[in-house]
Amino acid sequence: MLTIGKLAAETGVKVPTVRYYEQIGLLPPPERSSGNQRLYGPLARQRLAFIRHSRALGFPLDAIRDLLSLSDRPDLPCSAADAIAKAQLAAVQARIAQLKALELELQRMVIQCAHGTIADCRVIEVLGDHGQCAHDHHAVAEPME
Amino acid sequence: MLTIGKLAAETGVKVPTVRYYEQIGLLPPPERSSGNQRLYGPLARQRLAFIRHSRALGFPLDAIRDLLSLSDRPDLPCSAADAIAKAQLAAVQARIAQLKALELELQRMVIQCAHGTIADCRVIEVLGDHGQCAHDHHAVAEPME
DNA sequence: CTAATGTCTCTAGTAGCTATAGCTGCAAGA
DNA sequence: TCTTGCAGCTATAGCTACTAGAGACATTAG
Repeated sequence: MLTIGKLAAETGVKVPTVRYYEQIGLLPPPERSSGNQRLYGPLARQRLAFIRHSRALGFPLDAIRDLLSLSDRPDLPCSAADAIAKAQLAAVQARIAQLKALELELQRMVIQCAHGTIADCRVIEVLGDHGQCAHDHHAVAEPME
Repeated sequence: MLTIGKLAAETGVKVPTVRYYEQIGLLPPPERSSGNQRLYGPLARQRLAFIRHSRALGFPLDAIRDLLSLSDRPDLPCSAADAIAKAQLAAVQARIAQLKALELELQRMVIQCAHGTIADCRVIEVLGDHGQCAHDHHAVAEPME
């Protein structure tokens, strides 16, 4: 049996994150030691590794919840799991396309900057006037890192 | 003078978002009508358009705050603005690279899926075992849409 | 035995909004 | 003039996926 710290170290998930996953019901409440500390067995380790890897691939927690309940029923057809993965792939591809448009526009801005004063800086100018853009990259929003 | 609704319609920013920008100090508090409603002039419209476009290019609000205060001082050299834009470009490029790795891995998973049962589904299997992956795409996290 | 580290619960904070509740302002039609 | 209905107001809470902190207890190394 592993304490939460050992489990976290083995799976590469941080300790508070493990507790968070338990809180939102992604991980079942584990056994407790006599001193009320969480104790995890190999099944929990496996489940947490699954979550960790899915998160690394960008799946949102809701999708992971679905994938986990699917993996608990090995006899079902895997079309549902396939659909979730395909949706995630499509989301990733859409995001890449969008970011490439942003990249182009940012490159244009940066390249045109003449390194003079703000008054004639292309960066500031272009930001203030969307008409100078090549594409309708509008519809973005989403944090960077 | 524009009411907040007109301003929002003209710039493509939602009404609550305009109020939010004011609240966090990105937009100055505007004049008010006799009935306490916000009234915006052309300068505010321009400033909001600047914010909108910067957001569309993925700049975080903190960076936009810096860019705005730079644009208020046209005599300064534009190297600071240039640096912010370059940092944003680098962030976008890093994110694209990361997402491309995810895309590859997801494609491998989806292609290998034999459309049988969950028990022998490659999607579920690969998610449970990171050793089957080609790359260390670990270090991701970030919502998709 | 003591000190250091690990773990416990609970709360609040992050980014960038969005949604809701319950109120008032204002313009147009009957 | 009345009323209907949309637009606007404030304030608070919610969203994702965590992360950070406080203050108390458990466990372990020396």
